[in-house]
Amino acid sequence: MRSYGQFCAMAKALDLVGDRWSLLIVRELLIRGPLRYTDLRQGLPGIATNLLAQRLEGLEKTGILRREYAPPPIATTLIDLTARGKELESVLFELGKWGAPLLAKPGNHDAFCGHWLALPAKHLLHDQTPDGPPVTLEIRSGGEPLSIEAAGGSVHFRIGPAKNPDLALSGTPLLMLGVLMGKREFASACKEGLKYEGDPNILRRLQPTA
Amino acid sequence: MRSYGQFCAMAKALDLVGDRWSLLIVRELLIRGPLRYTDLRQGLPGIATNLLAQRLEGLEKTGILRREYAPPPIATTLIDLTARGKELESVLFELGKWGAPLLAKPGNHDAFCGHWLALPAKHLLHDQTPDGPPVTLEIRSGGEPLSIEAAGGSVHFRIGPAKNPDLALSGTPLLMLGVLMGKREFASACKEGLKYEGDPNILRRLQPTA
DNA sequence: CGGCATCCTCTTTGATACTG
DNA sequence: CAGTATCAAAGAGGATGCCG
Repeated sequence: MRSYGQFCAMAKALDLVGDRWSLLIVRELLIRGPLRYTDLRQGLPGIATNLLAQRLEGLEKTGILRREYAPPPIATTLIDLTARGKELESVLFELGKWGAPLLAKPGNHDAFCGHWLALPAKHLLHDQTPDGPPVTLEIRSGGEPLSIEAAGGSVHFRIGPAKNPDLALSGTPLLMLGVLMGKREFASACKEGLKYEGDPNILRRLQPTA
Repeated sequence: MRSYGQFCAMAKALDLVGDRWSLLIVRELLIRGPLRYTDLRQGLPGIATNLLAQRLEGLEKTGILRREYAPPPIATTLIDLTARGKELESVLFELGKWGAPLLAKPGNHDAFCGHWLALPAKHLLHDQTPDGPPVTLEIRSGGEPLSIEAAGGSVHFRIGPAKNPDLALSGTPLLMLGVLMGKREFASACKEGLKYEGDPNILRRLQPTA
């Protein structure tokens, strides 16, 4: 991208991460940590492979990410954010907060990956019952499932299935999101197609109070 | 801009404000309130007029800004953010915080407008002596001067010259920014070309404590 | 297979000129 | 003042090819 040529912090930031796909690449790396090229690509449905390569080159040059060869059994290069790149998390979080209302509509033909829920969940879910026994929640909605664990007052995430989840949810992204964030009644979500196994009450332990 | 087609709040946000110039247009409107087309353009050095017109159309359609005819003596249409558009302030602020280190270098051929300091100043400056008498600071560095007033514990801004500023600063954007934010010694800034009239001590009343 | 590079088409941008 | 019109250059998207 061409520089804006303005002595302004926001313009300078956009010089580095303002072009198409750049911030979504950062999103993927924030959520899923070090990734192989091909795995990164799967979290960015719609990107052209040449464009991804081009962006990675740019983001590496500006110190936002780094590529490093990982020895066997990985035996390939992994892409990861630098410390500076990770500082973009608050930008992405604010952007997501602002964009959240736009998810109110079904968005039927949109691509979806379960792990995209991790970033909002990380900021918005809290363990409301710190003294209770640990509970595990599994979200199945698209691509890899997402495991969420609440224990001792904090919440943790992992991409992949949980061992013995206390509750497993599956359904459309829209339903899942509404139920997780407490914006939609569990019962009404079930009527609209949400499926679950386990104890729905553990949702209340995680949902934001507001 | 083409939609990313992803069911993700960040991607949806970027669908609306992710294309070139959009966030800088929002920056201008946040800082300078309702503006005429031509005045808006002056705060966006480098934008092509057809592109500005195109962006305004898009941002109006998505409910981020609004155009309204103002009766004489203005007798033209004014462009302003909607409430939804104003909510982008936190996004821009985080972006600016992230981008701030990029202003450490002179950036010699960059364009600059004094009012661009208003947004960081609004968030970072505080009145450290709420009980003191009101003081006024005038910043002259490019385009219109910026007036900053500290009184009764809060800080206010206005584009344009101050009546009787207790301190007026002029110099390069880099020096100005460093001195304002307390990252550069006043004396050393003066050696590098910062000019002032009035009482430099009032700076300490505003500078961030960190 | 993983990690790109090439080629081609289509869209977006940038620069400038012009108009009601 | 507030744009539209025009046109060249850059960038994005899609398919495919190449090489360890």
